Amino acid sequence: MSTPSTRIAVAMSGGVDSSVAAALLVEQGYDVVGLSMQLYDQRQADQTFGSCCTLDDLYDARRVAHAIGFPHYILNLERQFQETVVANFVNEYAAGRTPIPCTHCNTDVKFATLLDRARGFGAEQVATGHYARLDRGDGSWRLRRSADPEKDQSYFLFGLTQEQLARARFPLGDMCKTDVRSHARRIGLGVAEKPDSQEICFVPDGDHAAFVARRRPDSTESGPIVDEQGRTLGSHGGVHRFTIGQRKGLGLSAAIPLYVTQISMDNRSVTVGPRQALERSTLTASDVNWIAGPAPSGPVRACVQIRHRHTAAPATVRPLDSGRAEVSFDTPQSAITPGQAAVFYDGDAVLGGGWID
RNA sequence: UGGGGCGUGGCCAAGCGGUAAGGCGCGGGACUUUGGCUCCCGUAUUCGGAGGUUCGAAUCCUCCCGCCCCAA
Repeated sequence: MSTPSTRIAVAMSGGVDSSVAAALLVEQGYDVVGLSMQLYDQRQADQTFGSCCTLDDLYDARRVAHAIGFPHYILNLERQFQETVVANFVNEYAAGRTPIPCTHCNTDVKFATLLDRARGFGAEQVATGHYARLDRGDGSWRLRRSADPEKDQSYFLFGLTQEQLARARFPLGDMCKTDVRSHARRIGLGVAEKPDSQEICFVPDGDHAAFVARRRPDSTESGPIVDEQGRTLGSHGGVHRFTIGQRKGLGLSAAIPLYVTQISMDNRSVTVGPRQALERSTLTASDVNWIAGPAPSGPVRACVQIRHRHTAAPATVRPLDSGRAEVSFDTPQSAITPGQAAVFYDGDAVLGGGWID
């Protein structure tokens, strides 16, 4: 176990959360080292950068470190970020699925490469500004929801392994966002009022379709928009522009709102239908990570969350072969989307999760 | 050139004498460490055109233009 004076690395994005996380650890007596990730080639036009880890954000992180008084280093993780997060993002959309870059960033960059690099700075542990809690269960680490239900980010962390959890720290897990901001104000951090990050950090203007099209021109191949009866209602400019449950941007006018109910790569068709047509009771997930230990031998009851900001719904989770699982909800859920994560909870503890097929 | 019906914003569509509903779409905002959803706000000084009746017309009358259907 770590004790004060232990060296710990803090992943600093330049925002309030990670800044306060670092401040809290310093206050607790830890030997803090701030690490920021450079994820894009900063020499290119500034317009191409998004809302996280920009040059300004790196400077903000540096300022906080100086103000509080601990060393701060910038790590170039551009290649890893491109190869894992960005590549996955683009390929998923091109395949008609809807990715969650944040989860991959956590599991493939922050708690992978960054964690390894931290060792080079003499730190065995990495803390982040995530709103989630971690505690030592009986023989394993338990990932739990944050005390602030509004800010909980455990959904994005379901992919972490026991090894990663053992070296992770989430100093903000017991705090509310308002507490974090007021703490930042109290100690005079310049980032106290900085807006929360939102949208995909590496997509400049939120136009992810254009971002995907630029890297995968093949994704813009057209296809038909059909209704539930198979009638063609129009055509579209690429499956990467759609996700299940989408209403806006179909370019169709109808008596009732129409939603994307299915995306088929066979003929690149996008099926639309009324809202009720989005309801499904079952899903299967792949690459399931049973975070607390081995997969259960049989069906387990759990509350399953199928997207960020979705209220986890009661279900039965049945482990299948090859790291897959089947989820049967007690009541139908709307817009179960391939590529999103299905995360299983037992109360506020994460049991595991996988990627929706 | 016999009969009937219809023309309202990008689309669909209410209104049938009292001063332009609503839905879709679109734009903006809120929400949000993913996308989507959701919510809020906005979106026709004007009803195919020209006259006329009326205190007042998209609504009544006349003519014209354009569509559609049935019969030839």
